[in-house]
Amino acid sequence: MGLKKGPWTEDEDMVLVSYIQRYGHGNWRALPKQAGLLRCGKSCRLRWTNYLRPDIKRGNFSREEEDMIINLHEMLGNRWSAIAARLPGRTDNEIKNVWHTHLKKRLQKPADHSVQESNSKVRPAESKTAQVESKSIKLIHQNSVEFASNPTVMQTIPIQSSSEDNSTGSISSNWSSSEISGYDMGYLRNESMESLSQEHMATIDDSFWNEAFSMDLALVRGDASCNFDEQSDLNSLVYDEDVEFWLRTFTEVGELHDFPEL
DNA sequence: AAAGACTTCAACCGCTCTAGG
DNA sequence: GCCTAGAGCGGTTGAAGTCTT
Repeated sequence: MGLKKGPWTEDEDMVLVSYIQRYGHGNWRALPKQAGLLRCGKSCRLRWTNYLRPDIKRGNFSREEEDMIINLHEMLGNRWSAIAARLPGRTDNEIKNVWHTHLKKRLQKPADHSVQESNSKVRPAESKTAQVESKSIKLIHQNSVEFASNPTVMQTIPIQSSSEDNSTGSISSNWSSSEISGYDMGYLRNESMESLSQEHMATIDDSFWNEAFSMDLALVRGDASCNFDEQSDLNSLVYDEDVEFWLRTFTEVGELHDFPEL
C-alpha cells in the first residue's frame, strides 16, 4: 500500500544503514516505518542482508571460492544458505547467482580439461565408475563399506558384522579427503539414498546430515589429507579423524556394527 | 551507430518454518 | 493442538549493462 519497489537509492541505503547502526534490527516489519522508509520490512531485511551488511565481501569470486561452491553444491544441493554459511562474507543470493551464471556453465563445458577432472571427482553419477559407485552404496546396506571408484590399487577392508556374513568392502588407496568428502557425501545423499532400505532411511534424519556437513571446512577444500598406505595391511592403515568420523557414521547408519581392526 | 540478443544480479514472490500466545 | 506473525529460504523476474550482428 503505497510502498516503493524496485532498486534501492543511495539515500534509502543511507537511511537504512544509519537506522540499523543506531537501533539495530529487532523487528523488520516495524523498521521501515520507524526509519521513515517507504519499503516493506522484508525488502529492508533483504537489502541489509544481501548488500549493506558490513561483513559482506564484494567483488568477484576467487577460483578457490568457486571450487568450494561446486563441491558444496554437490554435497548440499540447492541449499544456498547452507553453502553461504561456509563462505564467509558471501550471501546465499550471490552464490545462487554465481552458480546459475558461471559455475553451472563451467561444469557443462566438455573442452575444459580441468573442469572435467574436477567433475569426475564430484559428480559420480556421470563418471565412468558410476556403476561401481552405485553398487557400493548397496554394499553399505549389506553390512559392508566400499569407497570404490578409483581405478588405482584398491585395498580391502573386511567389515565385521553382527551376523555371520562377513562382507568385504574396499577403500581406494589414493583418495584425498576432498574426494572422499565431495564424492561420497554427495552420492550418499543425492544419488543413492533410494538404495538404502526403508528401515535404514528412517534412521537418517536432517540432524545427521547437518552434523555430517558441518565437518571441518578444510576437508571440503581438500586441505586435509587422508591417504592410505598401499603397503600396509589393515592394522597399519593410516587415517585421520575425519575418515574415522565417516566410518563411524556408516557404522551407525548402515548397521556396520563396528570396525574392530580400526 | 543502431538494434536486437544475451548476460548479470539485485530485488521480489511465495512458500515453509518456528516461536509465542 | 491450533492460529498467527515474523523470519528465512529457494525460485523467478526484470532492469541495466554488455556483446554481437
